[in-house]
Amino acid sequence: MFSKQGFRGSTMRQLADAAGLSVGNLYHHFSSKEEIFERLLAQYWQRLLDPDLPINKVFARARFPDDLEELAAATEQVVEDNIRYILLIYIDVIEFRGQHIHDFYQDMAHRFEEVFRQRLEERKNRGEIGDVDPMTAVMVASRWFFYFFTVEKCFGVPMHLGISPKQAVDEFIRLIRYGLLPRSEPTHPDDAAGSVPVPASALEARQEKTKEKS
Amino acid sequence: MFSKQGFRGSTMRQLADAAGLSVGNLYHHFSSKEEIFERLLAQYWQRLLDPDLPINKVFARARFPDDLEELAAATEQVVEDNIRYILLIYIDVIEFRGQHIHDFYQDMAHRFEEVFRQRLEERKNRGEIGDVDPMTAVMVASRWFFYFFTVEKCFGVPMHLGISPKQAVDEFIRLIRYGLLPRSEPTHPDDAAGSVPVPASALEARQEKTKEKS
DNA sequence: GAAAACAAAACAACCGTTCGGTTTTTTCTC
DNA sequence: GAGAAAAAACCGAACGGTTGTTTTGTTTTC
Repeated sequence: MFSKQGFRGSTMRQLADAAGLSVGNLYHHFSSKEEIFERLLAQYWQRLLDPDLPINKVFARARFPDDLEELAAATEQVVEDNIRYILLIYIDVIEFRGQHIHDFYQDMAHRFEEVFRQRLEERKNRGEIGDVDPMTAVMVASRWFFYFFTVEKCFGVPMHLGISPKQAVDEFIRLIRYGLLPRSEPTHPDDAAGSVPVPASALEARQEKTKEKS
Repeated sequence: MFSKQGFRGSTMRQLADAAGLSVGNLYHHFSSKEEIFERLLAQYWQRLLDPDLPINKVFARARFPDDLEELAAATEQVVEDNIRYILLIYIDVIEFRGQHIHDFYQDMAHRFEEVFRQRLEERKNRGEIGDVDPMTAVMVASRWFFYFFTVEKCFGVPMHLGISPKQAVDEFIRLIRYGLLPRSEPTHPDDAAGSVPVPASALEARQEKTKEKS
């Protein structure tokens, strides 16, 4: 109810009705309306920290960036399964000035450190990673997946980049793996297009879509 | 007031007081509370579409991905200058199910198409861009900058990636330009670190920070 | 002198919370 | 294991205050 009407937009009477309780009884279980909200946020936290959650298994394996596809899929599922909880975050930002979520964001960077720092430094030293900071990369990628699916599924704006989620995710993964700049020397201008294992399929698909519209 | 208390959390009496008007007069100028909200969103739209806005000049030049630093700086300024307007977006998501922002998100992809498609295709054909779709890349980069600064400045969670905004932006730019995977063949493990023009400065800075804490 | 701008009171509905009381469940005693 | 006592669960009315909006009227502007 909060996720659909906001905190102040939801009334104790509505909450009581939806729960099949009386208002008086609701106050027997919760000391105030705000406590209900806080308990819901706490529930969400607990869900996110569950070690059995697929996304946490992906993190625990720390195979980044090899398992970016798995990370994307696991993130999509987390967002899908927690649409209403995720919206509480934005309620907190708006109606409580983000006071409830502040700690979580602070913790996030630390937890990424613990899980990924050592492993990624090893890979970097082994020359398996280029001239970028892999710690930033893993946070950027994780957060991007999360935000992308949040806009798609929670904000009610599917296809907000103009392409399918699968296409967007695939292109994003390719982007952060290989980068925008060409890997081979920019040689003969005509040669570049067909010389790569994966041609610009996304580009072509987009062209067709544009043509249909015009 | 909406951006700090939400829509339903702000009352017509508060709005009237803040505006130095009476409630009756406020209803003379606006037919309802929701119309005030809609007008504010419309104001924000208009601001964003102003051709003189630095970010729109960056877009108009369409130099992506050469001008990523300018894009980041211009985006930071847009967010900084529109903190309260941006929060209205999230109010719309929560309290109006995103009905007011839906159209804008739809338009966004189209506008990117118009500005960037031709130019980026040319560059791609000239071999100046690698095996990724530059159209997706420009949208990913733009949206990432915007979201990053929104969390930093609007959600009240500065340094939410554990590093300074400048560091985060620089690393992100390097990431999408060069990609995570090494550009030269993964040769002698010890050789890789020092063989590049820009050493892993961000990585080292982060290490120091971690040491301080422990 | 008409139109726009403004103000204050009034309206009906609703808000979060409390209170007095009843019903159900649990716990303890024998 | 029956029965009393304590605890927890539950209900609906009531309280004081606030809500968005309307009404009625006055003042200012053109």
